[in-house]
Amino acid sequence: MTRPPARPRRADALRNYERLLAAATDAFAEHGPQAPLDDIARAAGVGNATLYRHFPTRQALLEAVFHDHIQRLCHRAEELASAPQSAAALMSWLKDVAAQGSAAHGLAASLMAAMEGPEDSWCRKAVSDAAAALLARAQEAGEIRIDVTVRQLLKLVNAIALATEADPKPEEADRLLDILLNGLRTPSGRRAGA
Amino acid sequence: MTRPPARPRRADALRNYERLLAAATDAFAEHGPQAPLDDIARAAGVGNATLYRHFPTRQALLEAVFHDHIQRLCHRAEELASAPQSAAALMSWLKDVAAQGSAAHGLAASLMAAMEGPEDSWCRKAVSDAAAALLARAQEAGEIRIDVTVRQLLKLVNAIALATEADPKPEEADRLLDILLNGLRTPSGRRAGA
DNA sequence: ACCTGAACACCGTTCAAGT
DNA sequence: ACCTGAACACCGTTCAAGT
Repeated sequence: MTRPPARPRRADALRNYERLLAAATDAFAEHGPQAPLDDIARAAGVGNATLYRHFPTRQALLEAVFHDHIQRLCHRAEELASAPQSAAALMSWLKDVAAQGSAAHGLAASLMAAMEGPEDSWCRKAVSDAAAALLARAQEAGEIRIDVTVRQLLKLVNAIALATEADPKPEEADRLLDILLNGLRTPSGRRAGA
Repeated sequence: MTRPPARPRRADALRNYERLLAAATDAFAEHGPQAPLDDIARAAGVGNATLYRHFPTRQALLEAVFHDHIQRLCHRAEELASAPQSAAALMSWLKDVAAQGSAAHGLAASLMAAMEGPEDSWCRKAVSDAAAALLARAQEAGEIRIDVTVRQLLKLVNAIALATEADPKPEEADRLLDILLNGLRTPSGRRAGA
């Protein structure tokens, strides 16, 4: 499995790594996921080739920047896995994903890319597994349509996050997500809380 | 209102314009909406600056290439405006949009960009108006949730088209769209055909 | 091992010169 | 008016030289 980026052991390399990550975090937050890599290297006070050494692709840098973010989402999914109402738990988690996705510039694009990319990406696997557990439970309880796959679900949520990323109103994303969630329910399970 | 690109009157200019359009159509179909503009100019047997003269931005070129496509969708909306079942008519049209969007590489991205862009873009106005008529009728009939806006609707459809553009299976897009459409219905209108 | 600046390649945009 | 190739700017990627 494609592992998350290994942190260097040598002191100076580790220092550069951390600086790059901090600079990239700022750059992505301010200029979106397509911020120039050269600018990030310069802001970190590091040669541009050093950036490329640590993070071979832009996607690798994005995943590193959002690593904690993604871990938090996965952790949240584990908590919700034992929540009493399975459908409500899934909905709640999806709202989290969408909210984070449209708040943190680049996260949604990053997740979408991971979902399209190689199946052995740690990022894709982590998020897929987290979502799969919640989805399966809600489907077994008969509350969510059985004909929905994890892949489709995550694609839809990320698509919404992407579509509303630029939007000034956060409630807009909520509205779109509500429509999606409403569509996911089985007719009989429709009355349960959102 | 931002007009669709005016065709040149002079013979040689018109010839170049047509060649560029044909080359761009091919290039977008083969390499997606980000095909290099230089390649398009070269394939058209024209200087790169000539391309830029006729189409100041990539978006302008994309909208020109998809002009007929978009017109056809709008025309289809007009036909459906008098169909007996208002909700079914809307659904049918949305399926058209999604199908075209995921089939013609760049259309979905183009429409999404238009939806984010200036309100006076002819492309945005044409598609918005077409969708608005169908949506309003279905909402007045009480079949579609009243709290959905044209903008949201088109964003969602385009988001789905974008999310499934790379996908080899067209039925995947249909499934996602079904979920969306299901979510759009009012509870009482749910039993009407898809 | 790791770092660096410079070189290279690519592509979009602009411009001076031509018809 | 319109066209053209070349120049320019930008950015990602690679490399030869340094520690």
